[in-house]
Amino acid sequence: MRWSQTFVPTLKETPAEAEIVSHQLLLRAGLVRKLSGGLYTFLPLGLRSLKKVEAIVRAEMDRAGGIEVLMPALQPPEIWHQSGRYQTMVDALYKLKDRAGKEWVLGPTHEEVITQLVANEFNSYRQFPRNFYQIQLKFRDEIRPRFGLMRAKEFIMKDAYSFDVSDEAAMASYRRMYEAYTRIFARCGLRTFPVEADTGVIGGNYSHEFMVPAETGENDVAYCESGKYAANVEKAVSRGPLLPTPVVSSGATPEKFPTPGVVTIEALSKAPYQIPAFQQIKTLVYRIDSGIALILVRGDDHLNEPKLISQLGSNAVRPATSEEIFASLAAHPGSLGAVSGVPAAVPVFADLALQGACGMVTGANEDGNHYRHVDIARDIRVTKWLDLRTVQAGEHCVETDLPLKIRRAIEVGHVFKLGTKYSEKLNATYLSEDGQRHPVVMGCYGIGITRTLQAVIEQCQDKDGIRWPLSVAPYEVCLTPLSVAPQSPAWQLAEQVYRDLELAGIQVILDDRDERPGVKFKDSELAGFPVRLAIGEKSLAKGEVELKPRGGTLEVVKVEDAVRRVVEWVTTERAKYVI
RNA sequence: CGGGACGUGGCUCAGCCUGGUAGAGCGCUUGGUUUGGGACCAAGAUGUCGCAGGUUCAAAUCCUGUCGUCCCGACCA
Repeated sequence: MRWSQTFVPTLKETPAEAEIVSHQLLLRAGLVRKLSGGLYTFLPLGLRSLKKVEAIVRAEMDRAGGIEVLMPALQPPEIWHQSGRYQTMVDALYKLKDRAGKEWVLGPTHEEVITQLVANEFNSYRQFPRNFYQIQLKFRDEIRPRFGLMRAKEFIMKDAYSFDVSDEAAMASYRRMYEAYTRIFARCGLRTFPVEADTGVIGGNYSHEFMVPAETGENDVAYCESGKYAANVEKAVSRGPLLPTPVVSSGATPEKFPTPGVVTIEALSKAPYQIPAFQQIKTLVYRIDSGIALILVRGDDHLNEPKLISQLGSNAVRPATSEEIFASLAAHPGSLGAVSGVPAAVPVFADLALQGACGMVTGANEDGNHYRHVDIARDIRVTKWLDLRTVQAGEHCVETDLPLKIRRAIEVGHVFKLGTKYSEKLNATYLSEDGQRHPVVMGCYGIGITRTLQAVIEQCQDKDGIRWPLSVAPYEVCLTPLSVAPQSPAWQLAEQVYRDLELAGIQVILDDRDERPGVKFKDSELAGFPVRLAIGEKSLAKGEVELKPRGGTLEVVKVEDAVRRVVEWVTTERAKYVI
């Protein structure tokens, strides 16, 4: 491709709208342009990289036994009602009406569609296992689209769904996808690590996320340096808080004391009260399926909402409003507690770290008052003990006892073992050998294609621009003649080299613009082509050209060796991404 | 949805506080000089200052509303 024949609108300055480096580079290197918040047009270079990521994903999915299909983006809401997710995913669903007034939804994901297909087309155990996948646009009504392609209203996703006749077979499918994912990201030149994950509204009981370590990520991951444990903090566990919960009772009974104006754990921990946070019980009020519930965690802990949701098996979980709280406890946030004044119908869920806690301080369910000398076993009616706390950095790993670290990461892939949640609801069943009907056991596997593309940029860049891994670079080689005058030796050689490289199957972009060398060099570095071959009059006079790998050292090459050397360089580099 | 910031030429931004005929750099056009790291000189074009109301003799500037963009938060009771 000739630079002048495509469209590469590079930007010298950083657009004000982009905060993180990968978003800035997407715009500066002329890969995408924004239509509106969370909606982007892919320009030629961006599209080429996108297609390369897709091709890698497709190749590995096919290799892992996937069958490619393409499902509708527009879907009837009925199947969403059937699966029950019309309720649980309402916030993320884009809905629209046709001229007859009938409602439709834009698919945020395709479990319902594929499960219905399997329900209709498959009947016998002989027809499994199957793994269907597609690369499709997804639509999600994001609360706040941000960071360019990272969290967008519309994005491209590879989603795959496995169907098996047994749990063991489903597990094998899951492992096959897990391995495929490892290969996919490696081939994209991305360093990722898998972590145990919460399953969220997708459902299921076993799940890993593939994470790209990055400060700009939207996930926190707890991990052990041994490599033996890593989990999303939404799911992570540890040996418990570093400061042990006091468990020796003084024998004293709960005593009310005035705390006017004190509504935070922090205020109680300061003068004149001086009650350390770990000796306090934090009382939270949630609205769950069955009504109001009290949640107790230690004062220095944070409730982990995903843990709460997954353990209650509750769909609609949210913090209670101030009014709801007052209606059921007759006190306002800041003075809440579970010692007294809790209606019998209100369940109390307490975090395991509070088991046996003694001498604790908690709200009295009376504004401006707290209790001290609270022994939880004696003084609080706990309905159920659950793991509800969020792991904190430094706590000990359950596998190795080493201190856990926490870092930010970008989620680029997610594999789930779904079980029979969808197959039961949408009637995807099969007849087994003994003539019995069983629900199909499912798994689902997603990769954010557009997000992966941006994650590559986030991970592969320097002060000059993008440093594409060869496997996903828009072009492998940037051919840079420093003169484009038709009769100049540099230009004539460039034309020749260009033809030869294309014939050799190298993806090359010829910078045929009549620009000064500085402009061409800067643009080629910004756009991040893996290697540049510069042809200038000065070195040409010595019979030489210059090979400059992006981020590497310059190599002087004899004119007659130029094509061979570039082919060799690219071939060597390509081999690094073959797995 | 709550909080904050910002909307001025294609891009980055100044001007707003203290109202008085809209600016700079980059980019663009033309001509010339340059030609190995985002050139230089000269001449030019490009704005209903996001939009709608209001205050005022006069609004980019003050007020109200609205739309858009970005950031933070949305468990810390």
